[in-house]
Amino acid sequence: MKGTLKTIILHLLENEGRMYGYEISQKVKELSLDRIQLTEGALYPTLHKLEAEGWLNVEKEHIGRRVRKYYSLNKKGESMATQKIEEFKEFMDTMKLVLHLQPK
Amino acid sequence: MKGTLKTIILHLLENEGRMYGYEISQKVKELSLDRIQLTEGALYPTLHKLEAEGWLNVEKEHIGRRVRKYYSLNKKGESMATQKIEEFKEFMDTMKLVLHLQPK
DNA sequence: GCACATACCTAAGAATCTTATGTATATTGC
DNA sequence: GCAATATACATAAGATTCTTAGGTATGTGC
Repeated sequence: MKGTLKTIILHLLENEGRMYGYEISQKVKELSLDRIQLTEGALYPTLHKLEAEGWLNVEKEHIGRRVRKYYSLNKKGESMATQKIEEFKEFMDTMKLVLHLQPK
Repeated sequence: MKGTLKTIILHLLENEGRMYGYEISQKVKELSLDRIQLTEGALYPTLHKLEAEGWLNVEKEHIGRRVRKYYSLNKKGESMATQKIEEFKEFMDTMKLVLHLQPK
């Protein structure tokens, strides 16, 4: 995933408002046309890290007998989402220059 | 650099024919409009790895009293260069889908 | 009831990059 | 002439991020 996992998660939360881990992995699979299969070993530690960095709110909900953890962006998280997307766009533009790819 | 260093090196060698390490770092700086500053700690180990994987030819040349190591693609390296560029394009397309970016 | 999907989690190891350091020669500015 | 900078190679410690592999448990479809 080349270091873009945080960017993806922040963007999805910005777009959807509120998501839980498993839901994020399914959404990424769907949006990427099955090309990105998020592994749990990457997903959950990253969510915990984003939370620890103070960018996410977490709410636990009981669905039947199971606990589901819903994540959403707080204010800091919102500005981080915007920033990460901008950084990624700039990264793509730079790579196009270096790899001599036509902007299409 | 998000895992794109090999791709960049292979592409530059494909494009320029023959380059040495320091020259590669300067070319990347130039093409990226100073946005990518390749560090030697990343560059040289990667060159050695590409060589060990059997994708590069190496020729040593004496410039004054110094030794310069010129790298070029062999056949395997040429097909790897093409493949890596294709993979990167697909990666960008996938990211555009996931991040809801307009193809421009 | 058994397979599969849902839903969370962690830990070991691999890969890649940054930072720091080392060595040495060549060139440029004053 | 000499000091600073540029050229040119290299390695090693540590950080980050990801893969692989394992663990636990509930819910659903046939």
